[in-house]
Amino acid sequence: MNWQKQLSDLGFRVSAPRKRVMAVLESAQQPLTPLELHQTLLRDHKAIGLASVYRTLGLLSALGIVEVVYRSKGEMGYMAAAQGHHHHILCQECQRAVEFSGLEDLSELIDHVENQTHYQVRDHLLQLYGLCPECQSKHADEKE
Amino acid sequence: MNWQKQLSDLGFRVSAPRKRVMAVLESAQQPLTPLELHQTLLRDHKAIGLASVYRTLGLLSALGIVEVVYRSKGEMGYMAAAQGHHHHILCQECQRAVEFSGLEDLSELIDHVENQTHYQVRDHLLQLYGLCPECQSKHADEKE
DNA sequence: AATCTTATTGATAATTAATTTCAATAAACA
DNA sequence: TGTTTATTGAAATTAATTATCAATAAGATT
Ligand SMILES: [Mn+2]
Ligand SMILES: [Mn+2]
Ligand SMILES: [Zn+2]
Ligand SMILES: [Zn+2]
Repeated sequence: MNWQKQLSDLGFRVSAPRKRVMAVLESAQQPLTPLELHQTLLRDHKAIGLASVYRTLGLLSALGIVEVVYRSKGEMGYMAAAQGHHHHILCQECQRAVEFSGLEDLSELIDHVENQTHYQVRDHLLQLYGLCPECQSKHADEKE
Repeated sequence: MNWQKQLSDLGFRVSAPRKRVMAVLESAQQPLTPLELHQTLLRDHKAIGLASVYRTLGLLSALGIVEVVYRSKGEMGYMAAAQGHHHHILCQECQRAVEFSGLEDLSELIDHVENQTHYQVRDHLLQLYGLCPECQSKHADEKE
């Protein structure tokens, strides 16, 4: 189900500002902060009110249509949410982020931690950081 | 090596405000925001300037003496850093957090993701969320 | 297609969080 | 005990987020 149908089925309107926010997120290669998203729309002559950027991100992330990704120094960025259980890996050099799938990913670890701590695990936050293929090449070049 | 020696070896001073910040973090059961930490010091008649709270957390986290933990709704809290490679599990009810050790924790997953995405993994962020033993009991009580 | 209803928007104000500035203070050391 | 200077506290500044409210437009109803 696409996000527009999802919105309207829940009684929310598919407004022009919401379309613009989703258009940016769907073509972005990296998580964007609300301010960056707003700047992008300005630059593309698709400006909307800054308050609407915050409102839209708030609504769409509450519905799971967009999701929060923590960037290297702790800033929260937003990305269009991919399908199914997944996590993100971010490039520390160019900030480009891609998803990787993860269903059975942590089950052993979780069992171990539940026994060790006696906490009951209900959710998790997992992100990987490193270098994307392109930035690996650049690093190799510099060392020649 | 304790944090005071670590600081002075690097030429930083072991000041009263820094001692107060560490005293709070070392006795806290949960990650605290800068504002919460400042409030705590106020309540205990150990007040220091708010700017000093920010400055101290900035310095000590840059040195690895304190560390950032993401709380449930995305706020960043600070905790005294434990020794060695570890992660945290947080209670979604009472916010209490404990460490669990993790050295070999993600090696398989990381191999898999490196092959799948061609990213080179250099770091990771992992936190678990759930219910601490005490809050599990309370939940069980309510359902009787 | 015109009209109605009301969710949503944009502009601005208000709030909250974080950083900067700088004279006064107090750690560390001789 | 005196000297040096990193650090502090208070206030000002900047940045980020939220609230307010009249104007607008999305979607439903004729
Ligand atoms: Mn997972
Ligand atoms: Mn680990
Ligand atoms: Zn890259
Ligand atoms: Zn608990």
